[in-house]
Amino acid sequence: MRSPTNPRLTIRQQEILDFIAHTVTLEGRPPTRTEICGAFGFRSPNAAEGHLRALAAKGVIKIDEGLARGIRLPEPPGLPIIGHVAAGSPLLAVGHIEKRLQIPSDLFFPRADYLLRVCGMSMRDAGILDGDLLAVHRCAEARDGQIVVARIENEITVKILRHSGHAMELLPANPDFAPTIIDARSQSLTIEGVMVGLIRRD
Amino acid sequence: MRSPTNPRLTIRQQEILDFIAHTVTLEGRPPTRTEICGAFGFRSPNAAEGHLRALAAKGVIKIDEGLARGIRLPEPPGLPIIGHVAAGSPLLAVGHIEKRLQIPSDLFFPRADYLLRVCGMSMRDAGILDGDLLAVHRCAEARDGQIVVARIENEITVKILRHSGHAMELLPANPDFAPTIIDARSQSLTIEGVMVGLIRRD
DNA sequence: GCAATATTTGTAAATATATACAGACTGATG
DNA sequence: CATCAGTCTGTATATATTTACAAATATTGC
Repeated sequence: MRSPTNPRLTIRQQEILDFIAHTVTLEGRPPTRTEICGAFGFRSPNAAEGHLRALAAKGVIKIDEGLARGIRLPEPPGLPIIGHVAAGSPLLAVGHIEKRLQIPSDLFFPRADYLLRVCGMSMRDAGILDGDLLAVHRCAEARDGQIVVARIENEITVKILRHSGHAMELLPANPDFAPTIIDARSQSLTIEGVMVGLIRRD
Repeated sequence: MRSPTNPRLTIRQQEILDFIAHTVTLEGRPPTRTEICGAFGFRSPNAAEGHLRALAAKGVIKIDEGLARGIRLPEPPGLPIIGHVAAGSPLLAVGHIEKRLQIPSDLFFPRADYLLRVCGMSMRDAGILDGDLLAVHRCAEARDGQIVVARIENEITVKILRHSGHAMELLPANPDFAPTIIDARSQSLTIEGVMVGLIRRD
């Protein structure tokens, strides 16, 4: 069905785990041992029981003993919120993760990889205000006019991208701020990702 | 707990429905009759059974007979997106629900009850652009300076609220638009809710 | 090769769960 | 007033579900 996400799981165990997740999203409840047997053609509920024990021992599910359908899947991971980024450190360093928000994967397209907390008003006229959470899709390439997360000389900034010859411009969306013009031959510019959405919480 | 979203449900039935949805999102499985009894203090599983029958008869849940925890919520939990609102009809009429977004309940505070798709640029300087989804908490009261969803003479509008004497002002956040001044004695103004957040999808 | 783990069968309980039957009380409705 | 829907108690039972015990056949690691 799918190659093991978790290298500690066997093929069969991964299949069982996939079936549980599938059942939860499709039916709104975890399967019983008997239902697992039905799905895989087992003749004994202990076939399922054994796999559940193994999955629980490896920490990928939790079993509430004595309860019908007492299988829990671990918390869906959710998107990390990246707060203040120290100069020179990688964007996704663990120290920068404030917390995680459980957002459905299909909320943004392309898929958001993280949420960046915006500082300052340089993108005000694009409707991006101080404190907003910018949904960012990681990628190294971007088209003209896209709002990008860029790293210039180890500083992280959110701007509108524009190419012009062998130079690149990073334009703010606020007349109070000046554009940044980068000569790729003398300064390092890295595109960390493109904006795919925004979340504001009052 | 909450005023009935569905006018066909009694207070008690809404509470039961809320508890079921709460259990599904929190535990990953629907509750049993006994668990419902425990949550509400009932002494007989038939108290729960009766309510489940009523909810099923009204179409808001589905019961898979003979299965443990065989309760289904046809409406996936999530916030309804309200699109174009026809003049004179209630905001949350089913016809206005474009789709639902599965958003964690603790994303906004106070809790968002629905997402309103914003039309036009009258709130541009507040970072609210055309097409944005405004997270709205239903309530009839609002303080000065809050961004509110208001109904004036059967038109829905998003503006900044300001009281002044027995008049009320609805201020746009864009100099190209004119404020609306309401005399409560001659015109009907209803606060439908206050903004608690915003979601933008590119 | 040997031990440990993985995979599956088969049988049998203990208990969790759904659900039937009977009834009491309340408030709304025609 | 009679009736009906809503709300809840109490008892009982059929079935769904978990889970223990016993064991056979692979596969894997050392």
